Amino acid sequence: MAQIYNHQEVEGKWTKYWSDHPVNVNDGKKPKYYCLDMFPYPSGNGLHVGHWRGYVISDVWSRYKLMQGNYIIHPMGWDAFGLPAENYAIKNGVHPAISTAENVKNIKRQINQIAAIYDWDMEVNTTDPAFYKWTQWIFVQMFKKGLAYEKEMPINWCPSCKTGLANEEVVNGKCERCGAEVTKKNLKQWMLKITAYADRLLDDLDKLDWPEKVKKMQTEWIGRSYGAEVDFAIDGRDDKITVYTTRPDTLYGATFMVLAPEHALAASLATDETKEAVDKYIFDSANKSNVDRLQNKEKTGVFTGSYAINPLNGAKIPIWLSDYVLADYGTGAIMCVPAHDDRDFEFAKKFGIPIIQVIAKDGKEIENMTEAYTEAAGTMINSGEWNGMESSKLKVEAPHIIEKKGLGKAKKNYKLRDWVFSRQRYWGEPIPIVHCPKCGAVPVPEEELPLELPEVEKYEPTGTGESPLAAIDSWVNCKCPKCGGDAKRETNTMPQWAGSSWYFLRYIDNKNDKELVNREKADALLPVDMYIGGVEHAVLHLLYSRFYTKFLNDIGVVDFDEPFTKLFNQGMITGKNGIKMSKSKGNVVSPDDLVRDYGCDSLRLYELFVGPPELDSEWDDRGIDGVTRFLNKFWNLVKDNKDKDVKESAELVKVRNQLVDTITKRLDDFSLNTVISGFMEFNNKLVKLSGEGGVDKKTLTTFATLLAPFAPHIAAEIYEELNGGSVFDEPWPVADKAALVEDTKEIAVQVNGKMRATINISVSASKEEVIAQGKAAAGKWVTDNIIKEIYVPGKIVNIVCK
RNA sequence: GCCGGCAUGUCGGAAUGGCAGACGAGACAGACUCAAAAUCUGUUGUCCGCAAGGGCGUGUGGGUUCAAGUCCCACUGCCGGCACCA
Repeated sequence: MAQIYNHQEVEGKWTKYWSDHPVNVNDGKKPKYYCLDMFPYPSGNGLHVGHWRGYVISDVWSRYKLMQGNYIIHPMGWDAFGLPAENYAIKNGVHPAISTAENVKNIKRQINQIAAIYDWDMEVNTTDPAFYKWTQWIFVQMFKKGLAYEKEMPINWCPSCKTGLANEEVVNGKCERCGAEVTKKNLKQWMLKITAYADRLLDDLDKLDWPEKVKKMQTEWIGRSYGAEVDFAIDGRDDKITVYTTRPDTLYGATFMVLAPEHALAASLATDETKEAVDKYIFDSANKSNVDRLQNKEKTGVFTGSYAINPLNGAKIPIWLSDYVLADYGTGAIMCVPAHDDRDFEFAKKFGIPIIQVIAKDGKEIENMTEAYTEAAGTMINSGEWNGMESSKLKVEAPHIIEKKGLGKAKKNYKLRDWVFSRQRYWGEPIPIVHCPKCGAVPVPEEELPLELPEVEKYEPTGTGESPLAAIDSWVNCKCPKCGGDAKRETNTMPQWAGSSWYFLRYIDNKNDKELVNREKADALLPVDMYIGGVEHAVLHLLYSRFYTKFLNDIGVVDFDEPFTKLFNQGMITGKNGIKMSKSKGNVVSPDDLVRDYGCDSLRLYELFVGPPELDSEWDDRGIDGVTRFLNKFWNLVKDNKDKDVKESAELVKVRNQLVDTITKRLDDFSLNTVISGFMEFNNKLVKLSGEGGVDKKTLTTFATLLAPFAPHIAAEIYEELNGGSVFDEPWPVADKAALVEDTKEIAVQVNGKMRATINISVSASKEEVIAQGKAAAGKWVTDNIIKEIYVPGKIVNIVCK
């Protein structure tokens, strides 16, 4: 009679056993395999089934690699600085360190329910002074290398979070965290010179086994372009304006110039007649919000009254101001070739500026141009000595020609901006800098790190651009480490990304108080072989960590310059109708009840079975019954057969090897949902064989071994019952290729491409034999007038006839 | 606007160019039961047909091929990224 597998009993037994007998041990001989999860923010809401899925995927992969003979580095930690804990403190007066510790405790309990092979000895927490000592240390090293610098400029400011933001944290003009509309604010900020690494960050993407989508997003974010800076003299003045262009080949076609309203020369170019209009335009632009500028793309502009001189042909072209030119990219000024640029075309049409074509598409000028011809393909015309040249070739050569003539220089540009690194909030790493009236910015001496976050009475952000830390006089006032004179501490804190940019290096040596990481350990155990997490960090965390790793490589801390060799982005688990799970939507599914009712193994399987791991999936509790039934059936199959002493038949050998082959292939392809369906399929097959004479012990053992990474408790229990010992000491099964060779195959017979019959045929049968049998099987569908006979060995026969 | 991805039963989904719908959920019917749950068995794309059998069918329209869910072209819808970067 069918028994019911008692998950609480079995899982309880193995949880206890594994806490005393860990399955993953470093014997110093096995090759290492570092499988990393993106560490969580310890939110007060706890984990939902979506978080669970990522951790299940990484644990399945870790256990698979373990059974293939590796020592697995599979750590977990806490990205615990950040706004929610601070906002909670503001509201309830609870110190963030206290609420954070509580949240960590709860989430750790939930994570332990997954039964992953995390090594908690490696645990890190970004808010632990022993950890952020090194976050600060890295900042000091960057400061020493000139990569951390202070600058006053208009930055992105979130009026709701009351803090400055990095470019990467502004999404469609809104704050990445809270969704409030981002404004500009002039502030003195600490910046990290990530642009110094732009080329390496871009070029090294080729080395990475990452999803193309993420590589592409980073490529576009860095946004490298090649072109030239060209100097234009201002008519009647001793001054010049430099523009940046990626199309110097079209220089003869420039009919006007546009400056960003914020350009340094903008106001001075106005004449007596234009002054009023120019000043108004500059004033209005300054008051336009980000979102206005994004949404309203109708071109506006004003003529300054001044003219620039085209350095190639001496043509006088009018200088305009328009906010479609960005002040902080290139030189903030552009030459405009309306014939060959969409935006310039629109502007010229609107303001009646002449359009001169300099590239002949298909050999001739376009008549009645209705849109710009933007491709660099065709022959140069109206371009003096360049006439007749191929535009695509000239585009590449022109920067060097211009440079040789002394009219400008070849130039690369990037969309990537330096990283705004200070935050005007409490709950972050203090920036370890002292401002001395005599010595300027002086780093806190390394032996004094960590510079601990002081206690504060009020956590509220001031909103003035100062951090709450500025209110603590006893902390702010200090002595200059260099000259000993009176000085003041930097009161800004670091962004949440600071700790997460390097945490993966610390796991393997998390108690070292002398170095960030011991170099020998780093050489032996790093970098990360497989990194698993959501795609939302594509241009944030994943870009910042690459930058940090390259810097740490440059200063000799580690010997590699890319942190994550392979990246896997799991899809999101959503609620009904693809709606993101959130507390406010009330559609959050907690794993806690499911673990209690169905067991850890069932939930693990269902998390994978719900859909392809890389795609988003809608959660539906009902489906979990299917995987639970499967585990029950397998459990009963074993109970029914273990004492029968069944001899392995040819059939069983075949099925067993097919099972190993199928599961391993699908696992290697990361097709985890079809691995589970494969288990079910083979289980059904074995249940049938069980009724026909039984299933041998070796086949059952192999099944349990393959199942172990997915459903570790039940697999361990069954393995122990069949053999004694631990399933995780078992090497990963390998299919016997010889056993997979079949002597007969089922072949589909088509007539004119339509399925008409199937035949069973010996694999050694000749083409003629197969076709003859196929014809016979297809019977009436085959006419006398046969045009073609196709046979794909082992697959299909197709008879084409009239 | 530009660049990607996706589109298959009632639902989640499966198919190196070679038997579409594996596996599972749900539903329906039956067995067991006083009854229910659980479990087990069967049916379950659609149309015609009593049946045997056959027609149609992977968002839409074309194409390549002996053969297309899969490749190519055009389009529609949904999702994601970028958004005046010259």
